[in-house]
Amino acid sequence: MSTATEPPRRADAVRNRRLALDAATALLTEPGVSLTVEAIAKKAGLGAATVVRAFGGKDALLDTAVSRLLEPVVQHARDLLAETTPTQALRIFLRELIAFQAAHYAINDQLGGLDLPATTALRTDLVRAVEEMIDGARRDGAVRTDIDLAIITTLIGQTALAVARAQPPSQELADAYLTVLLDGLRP
Amino acid sequence: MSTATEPPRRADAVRNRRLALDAATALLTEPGVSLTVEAIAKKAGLGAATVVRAFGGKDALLDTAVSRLLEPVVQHARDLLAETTPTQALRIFLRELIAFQAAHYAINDQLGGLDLPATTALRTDLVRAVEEMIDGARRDGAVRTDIDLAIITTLIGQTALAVARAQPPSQELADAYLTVLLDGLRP
DNA sequence: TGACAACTGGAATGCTCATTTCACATAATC
DNA sequence: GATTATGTGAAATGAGCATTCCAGTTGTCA
Repeated sequence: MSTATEPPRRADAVRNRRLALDAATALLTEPGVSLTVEAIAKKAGLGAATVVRAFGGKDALLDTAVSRLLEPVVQHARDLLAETTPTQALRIFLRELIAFQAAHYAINDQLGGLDLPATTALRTDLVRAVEEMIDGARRDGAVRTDIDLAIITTLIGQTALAVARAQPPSQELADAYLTVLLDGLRP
Repeated sequence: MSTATEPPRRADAVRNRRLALDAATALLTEPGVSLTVEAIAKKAGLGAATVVRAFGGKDALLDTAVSRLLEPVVQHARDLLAETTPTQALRIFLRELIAFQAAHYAINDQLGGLDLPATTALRTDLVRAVEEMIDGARRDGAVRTDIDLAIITTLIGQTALAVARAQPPSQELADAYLTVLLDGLRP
């Protein structure tokens, strides 16, 4: 095994790690922020060096923060698939996905050039779940079959992203997107 | 009048101005470039200082470059409104808009924090033209009336942008977007 | 309580950029 | 062809940023 005997961490290091993560998460939901290490450090009440060290770099910190936010969303997608019909799951989940993106649009706005492996993996899981929903909804005759599956998931993902990009992201806009998208996806 | 008697420009300055503009325009259509002054200068075969001076700053240069690209698109929207029915104009123009965004997606990817007044003005003109199309298409019974006009234009704009953001922007994806969007917009 | 390894944060470093400077080059005008 | 205002670009400047250094602080454990 490669489980290195990790040296025990000091209590303040553990606490600061949590403070840094909380601050980064909070900033992800705030529009118009710069999402710099300095800003995260100030929000957390720490020095910039401490924030960087806590996770081994800015990328790793944000990867963790975004993953924490994304994980329950992915889990809910899986739960919906188990609990209800694919068509119903698709409808419910799309609404949730759009709301999520609208609430955390800094996720898409500020994370351009960063390397976020955990987040990428979760996104893949999410796409897979949505594909399953669409596949089932097609069998139920609720979604058109003349457009490639991968194209539809891209379309859904980009649409949710598009809502988040609008200034400001409004509920009315989100509802309109959802309506047009779902109507447009019918056979 | 405030037409200051502008001093005549030297021939090489005029030529370099054009070279800088051409280089910037060319880079706007290339995916994955950094769109730095250095990159534009290299493409133009000029020094960075010359590129900056030619338009009084990077922002002004890119504003001019993007405007040049956008202007015929806006003009075509107006022409379509004059030449054909709003419904037909909407269908034709949406296709063109999506193609344009797909071909020049650096426009949306790299111009985040810049101040581009001329481009913004053209975008407003474009939105106005699309609003007119939708308004007419509604009267023809071709577009649903249960969603606010401004919401629909935002939706269209963001959709075109969404296609451009896909990697890589494909014709298949563009067609799918157009199909779903138009079907979803029907009454 | 003392000793020491772990941790902290202000300052220094090292990048990427746009922009400015200035010694040199060159169009324009005679 | 000589003069001169205008233009050029390599190098300097400065701003914003993540990351690292290190002298000083603080948990931890005996």
